[in-house]
Amino acid sequence: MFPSIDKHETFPARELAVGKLWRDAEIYHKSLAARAEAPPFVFYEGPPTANGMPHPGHCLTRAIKDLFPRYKTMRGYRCERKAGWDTHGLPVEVEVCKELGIHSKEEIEAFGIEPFIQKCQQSVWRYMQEWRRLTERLGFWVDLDAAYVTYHQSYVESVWWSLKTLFDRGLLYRGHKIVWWWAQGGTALSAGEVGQGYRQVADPSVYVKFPLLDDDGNITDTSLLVWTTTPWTLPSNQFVAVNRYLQYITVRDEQSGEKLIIAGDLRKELEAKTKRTFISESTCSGRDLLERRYRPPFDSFWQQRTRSQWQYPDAHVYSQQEATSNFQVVSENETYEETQAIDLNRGQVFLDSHSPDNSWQVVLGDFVTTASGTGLVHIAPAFGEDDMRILERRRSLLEPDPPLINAVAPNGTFTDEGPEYCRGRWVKDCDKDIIRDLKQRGLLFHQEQYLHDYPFCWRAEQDPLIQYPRESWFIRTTEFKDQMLANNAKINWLPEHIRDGRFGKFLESNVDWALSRERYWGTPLPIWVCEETGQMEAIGSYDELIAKPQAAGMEVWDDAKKANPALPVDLRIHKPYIDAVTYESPFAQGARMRRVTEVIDCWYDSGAMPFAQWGYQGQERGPERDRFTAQFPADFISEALDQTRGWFYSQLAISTMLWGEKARVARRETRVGKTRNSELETQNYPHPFRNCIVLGLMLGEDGQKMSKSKRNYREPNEIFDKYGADALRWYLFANQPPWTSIRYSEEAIKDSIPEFLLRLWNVYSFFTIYANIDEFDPAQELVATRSDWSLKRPVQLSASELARAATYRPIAQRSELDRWVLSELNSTCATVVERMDVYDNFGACQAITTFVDGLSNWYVRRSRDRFWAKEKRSLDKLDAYWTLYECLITITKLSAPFVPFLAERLWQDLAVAIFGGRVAESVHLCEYPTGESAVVDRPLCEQMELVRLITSLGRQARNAAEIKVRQPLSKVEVILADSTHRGWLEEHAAVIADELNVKAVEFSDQPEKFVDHEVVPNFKLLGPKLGKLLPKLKGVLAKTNGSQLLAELRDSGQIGLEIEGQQVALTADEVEIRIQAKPGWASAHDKGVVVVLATEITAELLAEGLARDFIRVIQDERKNMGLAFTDRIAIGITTESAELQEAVVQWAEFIKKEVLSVQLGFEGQKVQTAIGQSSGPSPLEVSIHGIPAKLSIRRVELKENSSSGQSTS
RNA sequence: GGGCGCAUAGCUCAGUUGGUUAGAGCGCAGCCCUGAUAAGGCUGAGGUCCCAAGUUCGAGUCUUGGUGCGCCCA
Repeated sequence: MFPSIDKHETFPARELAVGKLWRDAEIYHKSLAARAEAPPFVFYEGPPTANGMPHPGHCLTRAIKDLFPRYKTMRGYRCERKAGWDTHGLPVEVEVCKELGIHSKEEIEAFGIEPFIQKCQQSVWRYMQEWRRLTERLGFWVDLDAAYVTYHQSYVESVWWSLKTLFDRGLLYRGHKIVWWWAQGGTALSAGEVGQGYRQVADPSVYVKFPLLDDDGNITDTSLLVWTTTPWTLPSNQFVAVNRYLQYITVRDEQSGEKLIIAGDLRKELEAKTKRTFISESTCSGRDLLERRYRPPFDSFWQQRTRSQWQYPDAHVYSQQEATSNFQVVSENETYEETQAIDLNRGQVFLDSHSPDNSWQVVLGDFVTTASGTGLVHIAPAFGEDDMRILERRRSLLEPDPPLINAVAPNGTFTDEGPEYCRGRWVKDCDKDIIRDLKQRGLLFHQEQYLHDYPFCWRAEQDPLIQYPRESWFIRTTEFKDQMLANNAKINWLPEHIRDGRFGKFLESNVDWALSRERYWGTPLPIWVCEETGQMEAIGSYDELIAKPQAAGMEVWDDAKKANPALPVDLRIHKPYIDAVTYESPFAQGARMRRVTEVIDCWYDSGAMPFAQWGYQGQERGPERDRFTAQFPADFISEALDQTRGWFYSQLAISTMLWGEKARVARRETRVGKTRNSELETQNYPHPFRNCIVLGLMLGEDGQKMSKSKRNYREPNEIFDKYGADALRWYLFANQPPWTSIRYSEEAIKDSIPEFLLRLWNVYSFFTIYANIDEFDPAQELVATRSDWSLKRPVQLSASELARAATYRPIAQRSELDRWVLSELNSTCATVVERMDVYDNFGACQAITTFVDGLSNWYVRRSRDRFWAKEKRSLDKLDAYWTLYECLITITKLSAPFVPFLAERLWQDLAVAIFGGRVAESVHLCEYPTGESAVVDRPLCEQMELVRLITSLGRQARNAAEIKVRQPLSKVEVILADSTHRGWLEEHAAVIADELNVKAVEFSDQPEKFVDHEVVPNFKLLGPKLGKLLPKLKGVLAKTNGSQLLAELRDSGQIGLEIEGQQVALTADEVEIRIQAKPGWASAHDKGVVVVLATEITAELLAEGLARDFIRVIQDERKNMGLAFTDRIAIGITTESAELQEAVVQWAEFIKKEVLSVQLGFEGQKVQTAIGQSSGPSPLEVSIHGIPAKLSIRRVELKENSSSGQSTS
């Protein structure tokens, strides 16, 4: 017996029980153990941070991350799922600061770095319980107990190893990063903080002349006209940028006669703005201006230009060949073009003593546009990211490096290198004086006000932020741009456009990775500096560090640990303990090596997880290496779109640098002087991940960003309690491709229950009810008939295993309905596998939904009377049971990765409950059904499709004619445009007749009576053949009598027409015959079918209709009375209508059979005496087909066989 | 300002390589069925496929431009 179903049990309650079963029986671990020898399917968990509450967006990522591993596991792969936690970084510090009520770094240091770090470490686990609960409740199978944690010593050391590797290859360097700087507070602000402080302000906008120099360094009569909104940056001017694609013109100002170079496109605008007239002198391209030298507007740096330390007699300039081999994109690249120009000018540049430092020249910048200004942009690398990037590029091309010109101190005031009247003053206050000065010296061409958004400090609203360079450590990722692009090109991105779109574009504009952070809670940058010489070493591990000569300072940790034994040992590799460790310098006698103070960007941590999760540190053998190589690269990862610049990038960048296909030695290697003969292996692209689903953003109920304060979403826990995890999962998987942004809607989640979960549950429920009544027990059928039925290995009830039961007949011998549903089942399996193999969960779900709909609304519906048949063990009935059982078992497995709880419950009830230990303990230990192509019968499916279409049209016609299905009719006429399936349909007319409640189905011999034929061209075939004649052909065909054309086609095999004087012959393939019902009939039509109802209702038909309505009324009442399906009743009826009386008498036996009535009494007004006590206090007043009647119904106890045999005679 | 994406029914969304009647679910209206049903089914109303131009015999689909929205970056 199958377990009976508790009607009041909810889906969430069932899920909780299933969750317990998984825990108790350790199913996840068993699913891995069962695949110990199987090929791996590698999954990487992108580590979330557990110091915030999980929200619905996390449900989506975690659901997708669960779906494919479950699927692949069932497909026979071993898919380990190691959890991970991202624990470092500013968000953690901010949380702790909130808790402490402090803000600034000064306050943190006053509080004490040591207790601060300890608080950070504790804060990391604040919401761990919530994360665990969500993960488990959602059914995300992941090994939380084996999670990697980014602050753990082994993880940090792994990161150190990779950084040391990069350092030794010369890929780590110190440089300047432009940050948004709060000068008054002396700290940099994060992007989020800056974003909060934008205000609209009016700033001066000035147009300044920069005189060009001739070859001898003398000022010429032509100036570059340069635009800026930050006059205070002019004293730090270093370059002027032009766009290489723009056209520039030299113009003469009619009034003053001075010559200016501006962008051609901006000439008119500038004339209007400055009310001047320009006379064109000549034009040139941006390229032609490249390397031209000019005199900057302020002198203090300019006067230093001949200082001896800035002269480099052995300067080396890269040749074109060298440059192109270093930068593989040969064409259309700024670097390439500048290299070329430098090369051409080589002699000139370096023989000219006036600009030995390579500043004050025209350079290229594609960010230069003609949207505003002059097309020539003032570049002060100290105060802009684009500007700094130009300096970096110049440095990569020229040796020695041009210095960074900066006349502003970190406190926001001018240094002594600023103009005299500015020294010591706040830069923004100097704008006016600078403008006045320029005007006096005749360099100011035009001045105006400019309204724009500018950021202010969110803590001190009066303080504008400035962009300012801070010393920072960089990874030379730009050296790997081509390799990263090549690696990226091989990744299977879903959606595809990420590869060349968002991610590809991001890679193409790659800049060196600013690695260091001047913060506290993070992986310490493992670089120790000689206090004497400034020379540096990278350290790969704690043991390596303390093994250094005369290493000291470890006692700081030891003391702390002694004082507080609860401190996790992982902290010893963090600030401040690690900073205390110093050792003897190998570079200078008696000097010490001390660690730099910075920690690193936590994105580097997460990007290192492919190896750091195993603590791999480049070992050539051993368990770490084995685990790493066995789980590299990942087959599958998935995160939301916001990770393109985050985890997706950090993983790809680190992996490419460490294991790129062509591990190119960095150009700067020799300069760093620390060449290491790298033995790193290279890996075929792509790595470290092959397939990546980029999820869309999840929005709240109102389509806006989810926000706690707006309360525009439900907490996941509420959803779980009300609808269940399966409902949420199905909603996420089945409603849209995962990369579209999803509106998280409670209603839509709720809807996934009736749409799929409940429909499947109802089919299951139907099956168990009748299987139990009929004592159909697949386990007994199998075991009883096959004594050799294997007990050695749990079986999975595949078709071939079921086939061993004596009563399981070969599919070919079963009814068409059975063959149809099994055909659909197997083709659905094939489709689902095909879709899932390309990571298309949406397509897979659609296929499953369609099948379950067909199973419920066609197979079960059409099969009901087979299950109600009197004979318990007739072949047909057993066929029906076996067929439905096989469908249920298969769909259970098929849906297991999607709705793991429901599937498990079905498996437990349909398989484990009756087979016990003979079957797999869990559905998730089963093989995934892939579909048996031999069972797929395409023609049969097409035919069934047509039957369903015809019945649908029949109902439509009934609806239009307002004749209920209950009322039998004499016949329908079916007219087919294409007679291919007619023969088959004639054989199966009974199904149609039954569905439509008609006595006969006829395939009309006189279609002309009911329909018009229309001949339409087959556009796909005729388009290429006829071209422009096609629309005319369409017109001609539409005007011609369809029946005639059809007759011609039938007789001669083709249709001959003349169009525009051309003879055209159309074959049967080249046209499509459509039919349309003629008006005046109760009919309905689709493209190729017309169904016509005979609407005449004879007395006989009417009587049957009355009887059927009578049955309906009684069935209603049975339900009202809460009777069991097998309960027998006695009925008494009172009516004055002779018509109804006659009908009931005539159809008495039929009625009794249909409603399981043992007695049907008729005694005028004295109903109750005829059948004894009635069900209700008084007879029921009813209306049967509009005729009033009174009814009494009473449940009858049967003496024997009361629980079986659901039919009476 | 730049990059990427999106725009189809009242709402949420599908829509294959371009093929001539653009679909589903929800909601609404009407009806049916009920011996699996927190049910299910049928039918209907509801569309300028954002706008414009182009390519083509043919465009929701391809191209270009525009508009609006979202995300990322500046």
